[in-house]
Amino acid sequence: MLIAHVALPVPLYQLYDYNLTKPAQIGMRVKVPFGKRNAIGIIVSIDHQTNIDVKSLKNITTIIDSEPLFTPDIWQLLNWAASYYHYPIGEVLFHAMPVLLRQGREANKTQITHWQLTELGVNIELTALSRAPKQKLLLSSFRNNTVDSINVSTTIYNELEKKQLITRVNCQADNIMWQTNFSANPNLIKLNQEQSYAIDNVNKQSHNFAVFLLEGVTGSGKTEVYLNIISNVLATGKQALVLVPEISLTPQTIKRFKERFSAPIDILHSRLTNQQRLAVWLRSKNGENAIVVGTRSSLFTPFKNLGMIIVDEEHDSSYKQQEGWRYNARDLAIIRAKLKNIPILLGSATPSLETLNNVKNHRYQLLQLTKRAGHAKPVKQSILDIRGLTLVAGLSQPLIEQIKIHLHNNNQVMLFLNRRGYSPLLICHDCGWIAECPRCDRPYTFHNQSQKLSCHYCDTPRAIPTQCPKCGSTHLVPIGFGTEQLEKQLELLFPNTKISRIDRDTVAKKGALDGYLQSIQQGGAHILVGTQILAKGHHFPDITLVGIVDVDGALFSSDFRATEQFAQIYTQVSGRAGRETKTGEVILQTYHPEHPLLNVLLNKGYQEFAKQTLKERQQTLLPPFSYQALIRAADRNNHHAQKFLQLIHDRLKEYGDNSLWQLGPMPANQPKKAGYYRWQLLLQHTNRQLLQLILDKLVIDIEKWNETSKVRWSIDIDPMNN
DNA sequence: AGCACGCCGACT
DNA sequence: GTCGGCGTGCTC
Repeated sequence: MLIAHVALPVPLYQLYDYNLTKPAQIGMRVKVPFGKRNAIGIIVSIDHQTNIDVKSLKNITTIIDSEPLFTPDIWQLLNWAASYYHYPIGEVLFHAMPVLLRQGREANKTQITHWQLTELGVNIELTALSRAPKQKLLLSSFRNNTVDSINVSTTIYNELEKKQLITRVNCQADNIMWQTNFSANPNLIKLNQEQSYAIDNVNKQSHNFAVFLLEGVTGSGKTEVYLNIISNVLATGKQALVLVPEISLTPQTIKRFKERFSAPIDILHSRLTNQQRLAVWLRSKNGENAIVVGTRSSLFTPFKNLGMIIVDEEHDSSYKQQEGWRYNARDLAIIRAKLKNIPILLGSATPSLETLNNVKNHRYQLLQLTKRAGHAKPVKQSILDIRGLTLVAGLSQPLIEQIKIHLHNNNQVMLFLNRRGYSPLLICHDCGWIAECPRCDRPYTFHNQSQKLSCHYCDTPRAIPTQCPKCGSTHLVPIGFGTEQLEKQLELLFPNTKISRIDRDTVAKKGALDGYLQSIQQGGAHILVGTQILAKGHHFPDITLVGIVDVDGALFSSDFRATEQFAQIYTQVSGRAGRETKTGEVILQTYHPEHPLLNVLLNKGYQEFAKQTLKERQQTLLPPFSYQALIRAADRNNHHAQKFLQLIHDRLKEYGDNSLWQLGPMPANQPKKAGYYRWQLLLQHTNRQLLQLILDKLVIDIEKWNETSKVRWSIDIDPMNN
């Protein structure tokens, strides 16, 4: 009797065994009885063995697929990832599927409607639709190839069809493969020497695994290099996958790709319906599209003949999934390229320190673009020493004056307040002394409700000092304000100026970002307040002043990655301010104008900053010179989670590996969320393989404990933002 | 994760 | 008297 070992979408590490009565293969989906319900699972292995009493085995109800669902490279990738991330295989496999396939839909072609402009639709004046704004929007996006980036209901499509402006086209042209009449539009701009060198180098290795870092400053023509490399891949009949950060899937990006190639391009953006997602998944698996562009989860798209992966803005933290299965799409993309034996290109103006370290160790090949196209003027950058100055929601008077001047000239101002990974500090207003925990050398977090200082690392509380131990001043101030408070204050200071706040809270609303961007692009005096979302990928030609409000929050954050992120954001905004005809200005407010890293960044640039920061990381044995895993636990009554992590801590000690560092258990970054008390235990090891082995063993132990069922727990491998 | 079982508080 | 709150336990 054959026995199938089936992975189910449940947070359990084990597989479930079923009698296999009909022929099936590994990787096929099946319907099985599971407890009182029916579930869909995937066959992970087939043999004659089972650890269960054979009498209690149930039969598989239905075999859904006629062939394995995933391509071999994805199958290997997911199995590897489940083991690397110590996440249940069933959850991993189901995460990588389109929703409809998770629900058991057959992996057959679904007929999706495809629309095309009619002759009337091409020629009619847009003003004819001035009374129907949605229809007008849809028609105009058909004309400039941006239909993918807008979100209108099907009724709007139907209205346009009634007016005979668009028509349904039959998508049965599948047999005519795109390869037969592939062409790429020629370069509009002549490539410079660096671009040609980069393209030639990647092309030379187009048939084997190789990792390239394309390091290019803003405006140096990275996209042009991507397009040329993709063109070469498509010319050999292979497909290309392009990963982009969440924020950069803008109409302009999409347009640029679509206009370049006479080949089908699929964009996986958040507005797609489940039907559309499945359609793209199938098209790509059947080799019917040439390029897939998408965010993090697009990495799991299967391809018939993948020839190349590009990860744009590889340093971007949105590649790291921050809930559930916490994978890093950039890292997994490299594994996928390796499994598929194809090249992968990482692009960034400000590469992550991990990637730069891999370049240094000759694991990745560096390709640089140093020349900026056009004639952008260099920005004026200045450090504003705010020691002793009065601040209004973090703004000093000199900065407010500068804002006034720029607004007066009808220019736009961007104020940048990066709250990510930033916990409030208690700082001496007169000398800049920071209250730090003597045991951890980390800043204390200021707790407003309890009026206490607390060390985020070792959880020791401390009373608030009344005097600065360094200069004796009694003027100790908690530094802690967000974009929201800043926005309110600006409304008071500039009652007649338009102010837009752009952060995760405001952007979460549907289409809000598009609205802001449009309003900003219309020009005129305008203040933008926001978090790092502001810095990414947008072109704001009228912004002439960038104010960085809380440099110190980044320089002294308890998150060791905060300075790196700050440097990346700073480099990006200063590369964008002004441009073209207007000179840009960047002002950095700080209590520490002599801070060495800050000065290195401003005077010598990101590369030198990165070099020095890497050196520091090496000395302190922080990643990438060590490897981390964060174990999280949460409960409802604030007893079990800490106890559970303490149990893990003690067990790990028994393992007796002296190179394993443990920090915690300590309260999580947000100690209470949605009624759950959250705790964490940070593990660090200088040897990745050994850490993996320790975790393998630990997971087996944890699963046996009864304490385990009393908490919600998870492992975060290579954690970020803690 | 689901889903059931089971034991204690306020309601038709 | 029940409805339903969520703690606990199990799923091949």
